[in-house]
Order: sequence, then structure tokens, then C-alpha cells
Amino acid sequence: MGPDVAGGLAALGPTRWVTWSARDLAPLLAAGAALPRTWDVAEAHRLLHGGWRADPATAWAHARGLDPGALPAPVGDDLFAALSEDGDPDDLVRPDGYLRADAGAVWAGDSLARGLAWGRAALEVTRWQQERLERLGPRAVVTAHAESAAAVLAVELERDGLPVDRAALEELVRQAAGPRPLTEADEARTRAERDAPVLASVPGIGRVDLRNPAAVRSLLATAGVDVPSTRKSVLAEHVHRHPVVPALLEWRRRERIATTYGWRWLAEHVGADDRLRGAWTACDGAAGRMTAQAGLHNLPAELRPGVAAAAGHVLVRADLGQVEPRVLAVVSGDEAFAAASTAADLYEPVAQRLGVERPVAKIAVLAAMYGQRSGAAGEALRGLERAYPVAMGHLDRAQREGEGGRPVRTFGGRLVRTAFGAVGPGEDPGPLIRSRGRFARNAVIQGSAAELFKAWAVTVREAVRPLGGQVVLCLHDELLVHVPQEHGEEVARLVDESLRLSARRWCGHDRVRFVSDTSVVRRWSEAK
DNA sequence: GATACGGGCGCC
DNA sequence: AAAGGGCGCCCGTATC
Repeated sequence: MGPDVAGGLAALGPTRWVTWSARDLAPLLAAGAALPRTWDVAEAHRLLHGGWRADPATAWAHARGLDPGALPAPVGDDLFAALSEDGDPDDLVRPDGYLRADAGAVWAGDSLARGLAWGRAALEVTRWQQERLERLGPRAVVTAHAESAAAVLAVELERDGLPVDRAALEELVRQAAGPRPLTEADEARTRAERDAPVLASVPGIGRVDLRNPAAVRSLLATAGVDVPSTRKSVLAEHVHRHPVVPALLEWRRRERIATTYGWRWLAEHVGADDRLRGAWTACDGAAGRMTAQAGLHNLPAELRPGVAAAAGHVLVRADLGQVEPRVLAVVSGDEAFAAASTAADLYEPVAQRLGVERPVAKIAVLAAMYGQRSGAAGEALRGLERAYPVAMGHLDRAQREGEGGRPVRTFGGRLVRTAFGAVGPGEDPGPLIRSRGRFARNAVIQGSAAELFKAWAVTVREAVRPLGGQVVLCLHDELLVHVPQEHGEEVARLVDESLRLSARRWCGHDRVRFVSDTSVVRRWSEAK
């Protein structure tokens, strides 16, 4: 018996539903409920406090001003033990003020009073969260709404899956990994066939385990190729030195498909309805991007032709252009940089102002946001600091906060903790401090971009619903919408309009331009 | 047998 | 001297 959904919800006003977590809404969503507006206590908690842990007891402790580090020990999954906790089973709050450890769910067999208490507790936390977010600024509340909707979208993405052309996908896998193995012996044979060209390229080496980097390194040494590691970028420099190197690179490509995106992956993640499904989260534990499992976020480009609309449908594919520098213009409030964003290609005016070629400007801007100091970007970076001191100052400030182990906040108010890692006694703290600084410098951009993206995605979700459209993939700056083919062009228009609306709402103004490359396609691989 | 970690690499 | 951020996933090794 599953949790009673009604117990996890309480109406807040006529239109926004409060939930401890969008996960609890899965049964309603499975039944086709639209749920356009929610307040997700867990997502609001993550926004306010950072990190990923956001269970009801933790959120409750914060709302009540109790030490969240001293939470009563959870009872675990044993319901009978849980139910044996002392006191009135309908009173979910302990005498010391903490939420009872067994309050993690309300079950269909529980009393109405218990369900209502569960809902009231969520409402109490919600009111406290709203008040705290308002103090952070109007954008934080807007962001909490978008993050709440994104959590619902994550449940829908899991429910709906990504449409694939099974035959095409199987053919792509076959080309790289060989035919579908029916027995273990089959599998061993195709494995040996993949290995053979590499092993044959260096005579007289006997048995070498290509899956062991150390063994590969000594194999390369035997062939006269001395490398510090066997990474692709390192090997690429030696590609003409010996045939073993290109053979190895080709082996890696095929091995990756065979192991990660091969027959087992197809069997485990592609359903009988030709949908590829994996678990989704609305935000990771770091800067707040969405995450996806089952390869949905890192599907190799060569498999993407296998992602295709179902019969009678099309995919509307939309990519945000240069989203990170545009977000930098917003979060820093740098008016000169904002002015550059009015160009369809932001790097053009930046290059002009710096007096450098466009590729140099691009590298410099990216280096500034990633915290890179080395390489060709150095000179142009100093130019950036002169031309856009407000934007660069914002990044530098974030970096200093990170170096000090202090948290930073994204534009929408998400707390990003930087006090991670530790140095052992006698160890040089320098690398850790620097990595915290780079992380923070990037997090204010990456995290803010994630907020804008999610605000866009959930706006699209609502806009396309009347046309039978489904958001089927969110990829950091790219959206795929699956829609009946007669509505393809209209949905493309709605996607672009949603970007203008959500960007203006999230920024609070429209001085920074955001652009989308939007097209109607049959296969994911067709556009761009 | 389960877990943790690093090398490596796919995507953004 | 310095060595770009995030995620998920595979494999191998080392460890309990």
C-alpha cells in the first residue's frame, strides 16, 4: 500500500498545491493531473539552505528554529516500530518540537486527523519558507515557484520517457558493439573481436587487459609511445606515432557504446512503448542543475539519430544560445555586458570592445567564468577586466567567498556551499582552496543559468499542454518537446515566447537578451 | 560480498 | 607556478 496522496497535500489558496516533495505527487501525475502550480517544500528547502538533503524532518527543524544537526534518529523502514512510538499517533510533533521520526509518510490506513496534521505541518513550513525567501528578494520566491514546477516536471519526465526509434537505435548499437549477444560466450567473443585490432597492432605482447589503464600504458611503452596517462587528449597528440594509438582510440569509442550504451542499456531503459526512461532530479546537490540517469544527459552524439518522434509527431528542439555569458550579464548587473547581450552573437561586440578576434574573446569569457587563468586567455582576460569591471568583479567576489569556504548565492537565491573537502595534516591546502574558489566562481553562473533554464522549461510545459505537447528532455540549455506534428510550428513559436516571458520574470527586466535556436525535427540529430 | 576510490569519458 | 565548472557511468583495484 502506498502513501495516501491526499495526506501529503494541502491547498494553499485556490491554485497552488503544497507538497513535501513532488515525488508524492507521482500517483496524481500518473492519473494525468496537470498540477501547474505547486509549492515544493523540499525544493524550497534546497534553495534556502543548499545541499541535497531536504526531508520533511529537516525542513521542519529549520522552520521551527531547531538544531537540524540534532534530529531524532529515523526509525527506518519498519512501520511497526514506527507506529509504536509513544503518544497520540495523530500528533506528528514531538514534545521537544521536532517532527516525529515516523512522520515520513502518511498511509492510506491512517486516520484523517493524521493526514490533516501532515498537511498542516507542510503548510507551516511553507509559510516560514516563503517569508525567508521574500527576505532574500522577490526573485527568490519566483525561483521557488519555478523550482517547484521543475520537480513536478522531473516526475513527468520519468513517467513519459524520451521517444526513440528502436530499430535505428539498435542498428547504431550493433555497428559499434556488435550483434546482440545471446549467451555469455557470445559476449566474450564480441569483446575479443573489439580488442583484436589493438592487440594485433603491437606484435608479440601476449595478453593485455585493455580495460586496465596501467596495462595500456605499458602496452603503449612497448610500442615506443611514452605517455603520462592514457587519456584521449594525451593519446591524440601521439596519433601518428604508432598504429596502436588510433586503434586504441577507436577501441575506446566502441567499448564505451558496448559497455554503457549497449544491449544491456537498451533492455534496461527502453520500454515496450519505445520510450527511454531514467530517474530525474530537479537539482543536484551543487549549483542546482537538473540531473538525469540512464544516459539521458550524456548520450553520445552518434546515438542521437536514434532519438526520434513517434508516428504522427515531431520534436521541437530548442537550444539557448550563449546562455552562460548572458546570465553573467544578469547576475552581475553589468550594463556594458548587458548591452553586448543584445547582439545575436554576444562575442562579436565583446571582441570589438577588446580589440581581439572573436575566438579569443570567446575563450576569454569562458575562462573568466570557469576560473581558468592559464593558457591563451591571459591577455584577453585583462582586457575583460578593464572593459567589464562589474561583471568580472562579481566573479572575483564569488571566487574569494569560495576560497574562504563561505557559501555563495545564485541570482535566484540558491545557497551554494563551498566548505567541501578537507586537507590532511601536513598537506598543502592550496589546491583545495583554489578548487573551492573556481567552484564558487562557476557556481554563481552555472546555478543561475540552471534557474533560468528551469523557469523556461516549466513555462514551456504549461504552454504546450493544450496542444498535446510533452517536454521529453531537459539538457541544461536544450529542450526537446514531443508534439503532434500538426502543432509543430505553433509549439516552436510558444517555446520562443516562453523564453521571453520566463527570462523577463526571472531577471526582473528585459535589458539582457536571451536567444533560442528552435527547430521542428523528426530526429534529435537533425537540427544544428 | 559490499563498498570506496581513481582513471577515463560521454554530455552540457 | 598555475592546470576550467557540473553530472552519470563503466571498469579496475584496494579494502573491509
